[in-house]
Amino acid sequence: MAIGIKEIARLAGVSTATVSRALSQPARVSPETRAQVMAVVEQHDYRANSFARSLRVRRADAVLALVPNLGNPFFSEIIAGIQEGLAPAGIDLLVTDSLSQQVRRQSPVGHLQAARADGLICLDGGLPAEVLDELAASDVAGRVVFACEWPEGRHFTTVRSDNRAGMALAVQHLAALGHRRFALLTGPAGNVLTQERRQGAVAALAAAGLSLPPEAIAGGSFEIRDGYRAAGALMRCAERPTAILCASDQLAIGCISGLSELGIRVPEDVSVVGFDDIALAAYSRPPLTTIRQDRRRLGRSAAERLLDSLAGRPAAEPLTTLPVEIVVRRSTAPAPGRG
Amino acid sequence: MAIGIKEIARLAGVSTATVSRALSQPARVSPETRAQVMAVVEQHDYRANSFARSLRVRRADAVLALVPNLGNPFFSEIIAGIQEGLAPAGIDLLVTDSLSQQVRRQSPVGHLQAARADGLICLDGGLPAEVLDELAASDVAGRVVFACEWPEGRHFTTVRSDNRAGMALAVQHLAALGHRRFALLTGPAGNVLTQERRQGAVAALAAAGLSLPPEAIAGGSFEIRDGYRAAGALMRCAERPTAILCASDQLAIGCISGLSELGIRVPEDVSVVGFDDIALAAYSRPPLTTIRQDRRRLGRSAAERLLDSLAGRPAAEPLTTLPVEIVVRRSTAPAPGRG
DNA sequence: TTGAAAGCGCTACCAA
DNA sequence: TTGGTAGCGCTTTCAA
Repeated sequence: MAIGIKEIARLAGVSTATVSRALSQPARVSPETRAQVMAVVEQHDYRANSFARSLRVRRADAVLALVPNLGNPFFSEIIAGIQEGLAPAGIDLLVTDSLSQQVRRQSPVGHLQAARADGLICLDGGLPAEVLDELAASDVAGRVVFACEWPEGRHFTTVRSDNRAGMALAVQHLAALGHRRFALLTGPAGNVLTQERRQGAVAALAAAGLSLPPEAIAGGSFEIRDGYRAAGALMRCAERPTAILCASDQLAIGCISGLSELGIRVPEDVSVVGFDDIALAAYSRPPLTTIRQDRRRLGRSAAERLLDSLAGRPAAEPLTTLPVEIVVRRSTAPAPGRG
Repeated sequence: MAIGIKEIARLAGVSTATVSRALSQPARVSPETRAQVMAVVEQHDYRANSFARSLRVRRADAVLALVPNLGNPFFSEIIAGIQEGLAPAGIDLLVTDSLSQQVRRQSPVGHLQAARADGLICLDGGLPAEVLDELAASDVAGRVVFACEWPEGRHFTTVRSDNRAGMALAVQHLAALGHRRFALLTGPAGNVLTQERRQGAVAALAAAGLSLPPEAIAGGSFEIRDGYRAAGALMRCAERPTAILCASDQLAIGCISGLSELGIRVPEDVSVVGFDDIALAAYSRPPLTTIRQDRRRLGRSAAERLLDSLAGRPAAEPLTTLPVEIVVRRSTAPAPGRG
């Protein structure tokens, strides 16, 4: 068992109160006593038991991140950002998977109720209504922020990328290259990002006097595999598209892979634009034109917002929208016949 | 503030001891009392304060995962596996970045000392010697397991993939295709995986009567970028290799990208084999032949080993080596001139 | 089967 | 500036 404060106090010849103060409010202890205490502390490598401390101060100094799927590499950069935002404040990061939580029928609110975490950063916009109701309860709502995704029709503090603007950027780039027949590879049905990005695409298309026929919409997840599968469906359209907007880089890479199996060249025959700018995007063949969203910053902002909120300084505006930019690489080219 | 055990006891008309028992040892409470207590518990959605509990039972019910770089998607699958191994036992997962830890000069042992975590799963084999010494201390060593990477010359419990066998598989596959001139793209200098995989390659090459000239070794990290850069260097070898073994899929994808810039075709001119089998490997152009290591299982095993060890049943053998397999896709082909 | 009460290790109040 | 001490919320012994 590790050494305790009583033993440190005994060895330093002071009271436990003084040891505690020497550690957390050094200014309130005379320099000599402090030195004396610190010597013993360092000698024994003493660290205050965090549970006793948390119990007393009623603070966990930990935050829980609820991730839809921990195994999905898309989230790793966001998690790194969260950690980056938390670390300076000395706050620990707990992570859990909303899939496994649901299997075990545990609410993430349990962690807050058990005082195990001070706050919650939720990367899953698709939580069941019961859970959202719990999260919206007055004593909890101030301790949760959504990042990346968010639940619709609710009013949680949220940090997100400008998904609509991103799609608009993609449409404008493609339209400028002379493309007129567009297709869209969407994410999972019901996902907010799917909706935002679709609406962004439709609006930007309309602004360019273009439209998106229903048969030119495919997808159904953000995964590579679905991009691969959808490629075939899209190419069977009566009016074959020359430009494909994808709701994720994974979809785009899968789609290009599928197109290539069909003997269709990117970007000569068809242009493809991704979304996210994952690390591999620059090195896929061809290097992917995509919409970059700063996932690390997304995580960092979410952490900072949560910390502010926990410290009693909630932001005036519950919604933070981070800018995105288009990164033009080589998966897009002038529309065929307009080279 | 959340409701406490005293209030529940009062409302249920029993003592706090009975509430506690009803919750954690239901068999030791009469059915009527239990029902009575549970009714109040559910009505108020009561959850025992985890700190008070941990303080009393001297157990955190949490484990810390120390990851070299949380933002690296390679680790996400391992983390998912850890979580998967921990969840059935109701153990929480804390994550931290060894980079940021080092910047802040905090030892991960601090979490154990502060009783904040019961154990540590370390994915970083390159920790500084001081930290390793701390981890090797008798009261700590039984609570740490290394996964994926491990520190050399130490005797920690470790779960890893069979890196040497993996490279041997790659060499055998390529040799069978008639390749005689090999190159190797290695990971970071000093990394165990770099060494194991290099040794595996050299040994398997030797067994086939082949060797690896020093100029045919390049790399220096597991990152895509370095694969891309190394492609040029490798192609400048006097004896240009026809087969490139890569220590990671990222290196392989970067390398193929670099080769393609140079007008070198994969697999017609050069065959490339990766290592890991990341999700994108199957969809890169060309689909990557690679060595699959089961990262999720790696994480799960590590979690299970740690849990066993914490429960006082340490495994007899400190080293667990998981099998790997080769996945042949289309980045490898018969050596040129042997079609 | 149940309750009273000690005490886990710490912080913060109050008094000296 | 320092020490004594109550008490954070829970579990667990001991006795009834």
